[in-house]
Amino acid sequence: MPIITLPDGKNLEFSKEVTGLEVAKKISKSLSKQALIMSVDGELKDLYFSIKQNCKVKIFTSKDPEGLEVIRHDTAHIMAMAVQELYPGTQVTIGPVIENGFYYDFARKEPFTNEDLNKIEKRMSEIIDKDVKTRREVWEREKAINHFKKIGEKYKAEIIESIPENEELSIYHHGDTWYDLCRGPHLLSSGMIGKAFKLTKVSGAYWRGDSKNEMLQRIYGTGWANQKDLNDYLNRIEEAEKRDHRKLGKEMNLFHFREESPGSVFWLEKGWALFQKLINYMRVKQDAAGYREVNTPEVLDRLLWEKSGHWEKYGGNMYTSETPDEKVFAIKPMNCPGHIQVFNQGLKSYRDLPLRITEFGKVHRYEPSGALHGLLRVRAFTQDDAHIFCSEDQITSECLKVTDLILEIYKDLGFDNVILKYADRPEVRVGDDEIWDKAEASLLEAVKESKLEYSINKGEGAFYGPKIEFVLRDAIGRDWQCGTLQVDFNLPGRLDATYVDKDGAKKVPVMLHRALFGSLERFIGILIENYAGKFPFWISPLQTVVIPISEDFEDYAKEVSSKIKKVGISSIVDLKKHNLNYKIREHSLAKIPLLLICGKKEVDTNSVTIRRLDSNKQENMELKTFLKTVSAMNKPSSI
RNA sequence: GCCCUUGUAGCUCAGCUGGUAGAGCAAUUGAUUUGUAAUCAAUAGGUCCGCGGUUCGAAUCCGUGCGGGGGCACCA
Repeated sequence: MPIITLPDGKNLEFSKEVTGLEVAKKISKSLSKQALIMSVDGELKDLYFSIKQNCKVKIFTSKDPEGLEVIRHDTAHIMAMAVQELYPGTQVTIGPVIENGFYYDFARKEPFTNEDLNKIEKRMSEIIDKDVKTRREVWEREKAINHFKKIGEKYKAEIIESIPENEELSIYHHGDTWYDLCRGPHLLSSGMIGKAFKLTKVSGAYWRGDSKNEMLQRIYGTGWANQKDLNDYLNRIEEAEKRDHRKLGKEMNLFHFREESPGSVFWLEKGWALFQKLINYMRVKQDAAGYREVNTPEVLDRLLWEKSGHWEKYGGNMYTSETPDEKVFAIKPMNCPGHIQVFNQGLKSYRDLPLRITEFGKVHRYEPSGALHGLLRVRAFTQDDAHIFCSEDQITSECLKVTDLILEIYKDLGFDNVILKYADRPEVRVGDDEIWDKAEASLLEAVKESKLEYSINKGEGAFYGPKIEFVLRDAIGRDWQCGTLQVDFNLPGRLDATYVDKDGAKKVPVMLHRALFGSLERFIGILIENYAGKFPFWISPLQTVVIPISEDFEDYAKEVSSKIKKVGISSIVDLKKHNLNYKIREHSLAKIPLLLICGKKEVDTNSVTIRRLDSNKQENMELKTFLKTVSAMNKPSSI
C-alpha cells in the first residue's frame, strides 16, 4: 500500500503497487502524456518501474534537465540500433549523453561517411515512427559476458567484465530485435524521443579514452526537446562560426599562418598593433601593482632544464638547438628558470620580498600536430608571465593581490564573469608530500578568501605545485581558461634561490607563478571571438579612417588625420579613387570604429562628420571637441 | 601522435565520369570627383600544395610527404 509523496508535499495513496506512469496519470492527464522518467527517492527510474513502498516521487518531462538527458540517451541508443541494422558486424561500445547531445562509439573497419549519417538519421526516424517499446531485463553476469562474447560484441563483454560484481546488470530492449547493456533509465518507447535531433559529425576516438588502445569511430549527435530548441542550437553554432577568429583574423588582416612554421603566428600590422596595445596596457597595470619587468634569454643550456626538472617531464615537447661546438641548448618553454636566475643575481634580503618579476616572454613548445588550433593552441606564444618570490606567510596575501589584478584586467576587457578552478597535486610531480600539503593549503585559503565561485580539479596541478585557473565566460556563453596562479615550493630550491632572513639565516623563497591573459596569442583569439572582431575603441587596431569626399578636401582630411594621431589615436586617410559609398562599405566591413567624413561643410566649419560602426547616423562635431571626446574614449574604464 | 576529411589566382569558390583551367571580389590602368554600405571599362594575374606512379595524356585516378579542418589523445 505505497504512499507516494510528491515534490509539493502532497501524498498519494495507492491500494497496490504502481508504476511511475500510473502515478503521473493520477496527478494529471496532461502530465502523464508529457512524463518521460521519474525519480524515486532521488534515484532516476523508468516510468514502468513498479513502486511497492512509501517513497518520494518526482515526474520529469522534457522541460527538466533530467528529461532532456533521457531523450538524448535514448536517441543515442536508437542511433546505435539504426547503425547495427544498416551495417551488420559493427560492434557497439559506449554511448553517453554530453553537453547539447550525445555520441556513440562503434567498432567497424569501414569509415562512416557523411552519406552514412544521412542514412542513419533516416533509419532512426523510421524506428521512432514505429514507436518500439522499451523493456528492461536483469541478466546474470556470466550469462551476459558469454552472450556478448558469442555474438561478437567483445567491447560490451569487456565493459561487463569491468563492472563491479555486486552491481546489477540491466539489459534494455528496444523493440524485439535490438538490445544493449545499459544502466538506464530509458523512455517507454522510441516514439517519445521526438525528432529534434541531428547527427553532426564523425570522428575517431580511442577505446576507453586511451591513446594506446585501438581507435573507434564516434558519431556525434545533438538532441533537443523540440524543433525550436534544435534550431536555436544550430543557430548558435552558426553564430559561433561567424565569430571564428581564424576567419576574422584573415578577413581583418590581423595575422596569418604558413606551412613553414605550423602553429606559429605571422602577425600583420593590425594584429600586432592590437598585441602591442594589450602589452602596453598590462605594463601600466603591472607597474601600479608593484611588478618589475625584465627580459631573459630564449635559449638556455639543457643543464638548467635538467636541474629544474622540465627536461625529465617535458623534454619530448621542447625544441632544442645544437650549437656548432655540439652543446645542446633548449628554447625556453617557460620563463620560470630564467626568472629564478634573475632573482639569484645579487644577494636578496627578506626586505626585498615579495619580489615580483614580470616578462612578456616568448616561449616555444612542440605541441602535437593535432592539438594546433588557430591562435588558441600554438607552438610559439607570448606569456604575460610573472614570478613572485615571497616568504611563506606572504603567500595568501600575494595570491589575493593577483586575483584582484586579474579580475580588474578582465573587466577592462569586457569580461565580468569569472570563475576559479583549483587543481591539486598530480601523480607525476617533484617535491615531497609535506611541501605539497603546505602549498595546497595556502592556495586553497586564497581561493576561499577571494569569494569567487570555484571548482576543484583533482590531480590537475602543475608538476611543481598546485594551481588556480581563471576561467572567463564570453559574450556567447563559452568558457575560456586564461589566467593561472601556481604556488611553488620546489623550483626555487632546485635552482638554489635563497634570501637572507631577519635572523641572518639563508632561506629558500616560495615562488608564485602567474599569468593573467596566459598566452597573448590565445587571449587575442578569445577577444576576436568575444567581440566578433568589433573591438572596444581603445584596443581597436585601427581606430579612425578619414574619408575626403573629393580630391578638393584631401588636404583637410590629412590635417584632421594628423591631429588625431597627435593625441595618440591611430588614423589613416583614404585617398583611393573610390566614391564615398564604396569607402563606407569597405571600412565598415573592416570594422573600423569611427569613420570621419570631410567635405565642404566640414572645411567651412572646421569640423568632422562622424559615422560610428554599426550606426548610420551622422554626427557633426567641431574638430577640437572631437579630439577631446575621442581622447577620453581611448582608455579602459580602470585607467 | 591517431581516425576521418580537405588543399585550384591575393580572397571566396566553380571545374560531371582523365583531353595542360574559369567566375566574383581584390590588384593595375583609364574615365568618373562623387555627402553615408559596392560607378563604369580595360588589363594583368595560376609549378591546380610537394614528390613519385598509372596513362598516349593527370587539377581530376593511385601511393607518399607537408599543410588546413573536425574529433580523440596531449596541454608545464
